[in-house]
Amino acid sequence: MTLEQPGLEDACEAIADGIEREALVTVFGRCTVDYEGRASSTIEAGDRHVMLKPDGAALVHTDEGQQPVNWQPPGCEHEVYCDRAKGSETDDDTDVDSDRDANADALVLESVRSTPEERLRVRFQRVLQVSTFSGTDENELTLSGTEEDLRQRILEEPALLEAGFTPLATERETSAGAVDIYGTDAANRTVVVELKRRRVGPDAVSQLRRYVDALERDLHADADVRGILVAPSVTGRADRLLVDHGLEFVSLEPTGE
Amino acid sequence: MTLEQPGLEDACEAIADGIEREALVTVFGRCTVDYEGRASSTIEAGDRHVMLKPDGAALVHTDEGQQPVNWQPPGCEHEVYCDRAKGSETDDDTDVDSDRDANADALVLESVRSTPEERLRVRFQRVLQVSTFSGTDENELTLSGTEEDLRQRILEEPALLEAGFTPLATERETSAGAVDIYGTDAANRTVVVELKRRRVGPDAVSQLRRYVDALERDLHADADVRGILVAPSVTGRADRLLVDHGLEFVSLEPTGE
DNA sequence: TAATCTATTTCGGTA
DNA sequence: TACCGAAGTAGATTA
Repeated sequence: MTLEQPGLEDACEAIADGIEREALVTVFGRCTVDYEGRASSTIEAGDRHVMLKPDGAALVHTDEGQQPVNWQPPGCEHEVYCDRAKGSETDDDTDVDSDRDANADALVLESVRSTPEERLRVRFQRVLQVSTFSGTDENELTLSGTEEDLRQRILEEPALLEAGFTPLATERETSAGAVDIYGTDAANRTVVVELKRRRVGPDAVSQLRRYVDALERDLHADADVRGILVAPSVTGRADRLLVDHGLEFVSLEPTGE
Repeated sequence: MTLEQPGLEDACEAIADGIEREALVTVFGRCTVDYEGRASSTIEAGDRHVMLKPDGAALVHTDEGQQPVNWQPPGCEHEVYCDRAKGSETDDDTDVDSDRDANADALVLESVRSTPEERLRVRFQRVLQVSTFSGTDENELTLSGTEEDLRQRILEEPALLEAGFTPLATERETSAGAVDIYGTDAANRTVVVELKRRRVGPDAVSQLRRYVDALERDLHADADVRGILVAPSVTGRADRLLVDHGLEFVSLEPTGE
């Protein structure tokens, strides 16, 4: 269902109907956007594409960028209404510019949620298109090349890490959090493995260091714990950090070949 | 410009025209999606909303979630064409199901880029709507409540950190990276401040630790360096890490009151 | 609900 | 271009 160049009142009705029917609703037109919540933001008038999803998500897209300029996560309540600007609060119609929208100065979309309390408000002064879409989408995405794939690769062929490595557990809990792979080497020393699907920086090294520290403390044994970072590659600074902290690196990609 | 329930050939033409005109193009219909690049993914047929932006970004949205199920970043080249399924490669038209799209079994959108090499392909078996939007959007977002606001707050009133604190530099370079705020305390000891706009976990503590370590080494003085984490709050594990590493915490929000 | 960590993170800044 | 860190990160998982 699509309206082109609708009056604000008609647009309002179509949007309200779409929200009611749990459709995916899109609105394109000239609008301002205000956000208040975890932070706060405003943007002055421009032509933008707004999408309201039945799960409560809201997206405001400009013609640039992969990310929306404003948004609201799933779980919001969407609301739509027509509004009069200040100074035209009376009912008598002195506005001669418009015929069917004599009383509406703006179409407002609001998406609100709590925890955290936040609100997105889109105020349209002109609507060029309203559409509502009802469809079915049963299928889910299958994705490969993830960190999970890298883990499977090592579990199936532990020698990829090093000869004699024996995985004992995944997601093993320590006082610093869960370790990706926990095992022993050929000399029966404890090994902590941290996996990253792509080239890593200093943060991943620090993360591995936290796990090694925690495990050495948890085991309260004086036997040292080896920490091995597994990733396709490391940055220069990360490499230096690895050396400083006595950690090791094995180059491996999530998918073979 | 909007087409409802167009034939695949007409849809193709409208989309090609929209891309050519540097418009924002949306397509809603039943499609499969394949991605190959940094990772790889497929999703079987479903009704989805596809947006092609003139800057090269592509977004595939289902009716759920804030994030697109598939996407491509800005900088891609968009391409659109009609395709025949395997087994109907001949030119003679034996397909009686469709009238105007006798030769087209699918409408394909491809968005490709290099560095890294990756490709998104959306194959529509049915198109319910095609729209192209041309608008203007001159204005930019103004955002407050960021880490930068927190920094300004402290620079304007250093006593918020602690009495006697004197900021000397922001973004001061160390061998481990740039420190948010660098200064001295009332006793003239070096102070490293790491800022976070929201509640922090262990990663922020490790980050601060890297800077303190680096600075102690860079200054090659035996005088110790104080590290202060500034954020609204810390998690329990982060708090323990702070203590373990001899670091301090000051509770402060990006915006006052 | 809170905490933790991954992500095809994206995005901006800088060397 | 690579590196580094912020983000209203979102999303998934687990306690």
